[in-house]
Amino acid sequence: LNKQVVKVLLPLRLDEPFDYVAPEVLQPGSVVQVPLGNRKSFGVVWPDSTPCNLPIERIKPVLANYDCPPIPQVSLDFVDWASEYTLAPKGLFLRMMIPMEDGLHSNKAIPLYDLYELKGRITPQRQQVVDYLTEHPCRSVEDIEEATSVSRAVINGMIKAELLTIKDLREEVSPFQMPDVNQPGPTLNESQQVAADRLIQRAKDHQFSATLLDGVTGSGKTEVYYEAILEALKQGRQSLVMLPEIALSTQWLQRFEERFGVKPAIWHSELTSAQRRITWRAIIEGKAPVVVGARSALFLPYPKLGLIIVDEEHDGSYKQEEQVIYNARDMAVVRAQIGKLPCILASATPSLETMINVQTSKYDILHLESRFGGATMPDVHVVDLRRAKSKKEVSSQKWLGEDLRQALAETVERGEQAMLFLNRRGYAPLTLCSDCGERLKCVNCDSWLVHHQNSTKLQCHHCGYFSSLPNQCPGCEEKDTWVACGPGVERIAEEAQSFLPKARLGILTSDTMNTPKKMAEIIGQIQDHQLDVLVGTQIMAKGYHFPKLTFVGVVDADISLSNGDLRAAEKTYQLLHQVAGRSGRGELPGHVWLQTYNPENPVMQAICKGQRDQFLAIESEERKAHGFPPFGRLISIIISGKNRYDVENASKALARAFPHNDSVQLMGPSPAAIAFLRGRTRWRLLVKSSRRYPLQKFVKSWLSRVELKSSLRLQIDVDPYNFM
DNA sequence: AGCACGCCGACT
DNA sequence: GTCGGCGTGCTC
Repeated sequence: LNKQVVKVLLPLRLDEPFDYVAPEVLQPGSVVQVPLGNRKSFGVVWPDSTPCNLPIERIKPVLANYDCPPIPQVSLDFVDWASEYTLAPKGLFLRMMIPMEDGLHSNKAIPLYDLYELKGRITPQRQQVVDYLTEHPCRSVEDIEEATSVSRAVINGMIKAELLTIKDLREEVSPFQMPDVNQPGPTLNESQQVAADRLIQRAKDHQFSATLLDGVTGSGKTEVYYEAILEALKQGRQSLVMLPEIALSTQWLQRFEERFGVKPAIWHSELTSAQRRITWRAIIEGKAPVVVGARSALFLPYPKLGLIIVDEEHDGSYKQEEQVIYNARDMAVVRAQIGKLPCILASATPSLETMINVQTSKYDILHLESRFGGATMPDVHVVDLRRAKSKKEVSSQKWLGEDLRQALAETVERGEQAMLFLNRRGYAPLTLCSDCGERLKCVNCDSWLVHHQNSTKLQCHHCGYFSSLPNQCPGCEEKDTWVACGPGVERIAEEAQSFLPKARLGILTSDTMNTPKKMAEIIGQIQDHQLDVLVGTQIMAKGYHFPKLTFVGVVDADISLSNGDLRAAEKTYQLLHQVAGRSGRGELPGHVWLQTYNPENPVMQAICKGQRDQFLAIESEERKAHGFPPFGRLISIIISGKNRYDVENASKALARAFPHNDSVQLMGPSPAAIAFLRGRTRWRLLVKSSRRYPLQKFVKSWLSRVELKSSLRLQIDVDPYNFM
């Protein structure tokens, strides 16, 4: 009877751990292998005292204990907290903490090869390997690959042909080295030094704190938080730097390496399984001193985390919208609270949430005043498209007004680089039949198909659907009647090329930069000045530094203002500020041209006068008046299914079951903003309460009272950010 | 997540 | 007749 029933949380859509029997007492956090159906899974021994009410014969045994340090208690607490807050199952958070299919077993032994027999044809490549191994016996494939100019295929071929043989095995060692903490950094200016000193103190404290590091692009935020990282390292603790996915660029990493002399551990969704295994292992063993990652890096099991930095904290990509819906920026603050450590939020355009937390003294604030290295902020010119002159210019299939065109041409002539920004992929947002007005719609979604690659392909921007443009209109059966309406980046590039025939143009969107390789290639081209004019979307707005880029033209500054989102103004401000910040980052002054039909809108005013705080104050009053976040709380519930009647009925049934409560307001049900997506009908209910009300608890108990058809899916989004 | 089970259409 | 598509439910 020395057998023990333990609770094991599995990386599945499950909120409760399963029961298993173990031959001995297992510490909470132990990573174990357990049987699951007819296969095996890993799981984590969970601290849970609920008695086991399963018949004993159904309880299976724990199979093995992985050779891996236990998941730290703070991480277990973090999963529990995150699951309760987001109403997503604990098991899914566990999967983010241990995101591996296999590779949990102890470190892989790396085979070391040596010459075995010289036979067959010794090609020049093979000779290189032979020469290398004669000089340096007993090397890994990776070593050989690095030291010779020979590819992996040659080495593998030699192993297969038994020219090489395994001589020995080497333990895999953590590739992440400790930086030299005494390496002197750049000289900081006064406001940077003040901020750095404060952050260093925070890193010494071993207590929770949240600090907003507020400074414009180029004010040296990175250099300042590097100082805090160094202090955490001196304390023997790990640092986590979170960046928006897109900002995890070679540029950022180069800068890090220049300052610290070593590479940080990197975590993002596109790591290979081997990179993932090595990095994960280094992290849980405390051998990765600095981890730089996208939002998913937050849930990794850091045993001695001492600092979290959320760079570009306002960035929308911190909000994960799939499977588990959470905001990594908010969760980072909670992780810091649970782990009793400082969290630094950095931004030039802080979110309203963060600013309100500063105003109510929940967060500390540090300002970085002047621009680093002497570069000045760009001038902003607002082009009023309502003015008769401009209006005429931008009508009839042209979107670049005279002022903007002229300034653009002058920039290119001076040998500087320019960027045209338009947040619309493709050639034209709308394509219709000039005879009958027919538009082409996606078969899976409630959205129009967008023309791509200069009129040869139609693409749905919500699902992956694409087709070619039929030469006959399916409505009136006329031929060659399609007309493109409005501009996309491809069309703007066409227009720019028409009056700048010699300029070298590049289109920079997620279509043309869809792999890290292509991305690096294009970034390189810009840096080497092989491109004069960049026409791009959002993807170009972030994180890059191009010294010769002095001109930014915003083709349509109004796009995101009008999409009915409660954060439309805030997001527009942040986006425009960021785009504007791409210009004039080197020695040369920058110029920004904003084309708008709303020049008097607070967003445009704030951008051109640099009045961020005034804008936030107006925005804050607006939200407060409506009880919207951050002054109230929202939870969005989306019901989706293939049968539209089932979806509609279920939404109404949920609304009928809504418990009357003075503190909570129900909005909806109504068809969601995208009422049909990937073949599923979608309805939405929105629940609103005051800031302090425990809304998750309320929603949980409400939903538990309604039996839903299992073919329907329920998506609960706590603190929704997008309203699609 | 996987995997089994079960229900429908279309094929040797 | 069965092969196999996917939608649904279960895993201690």
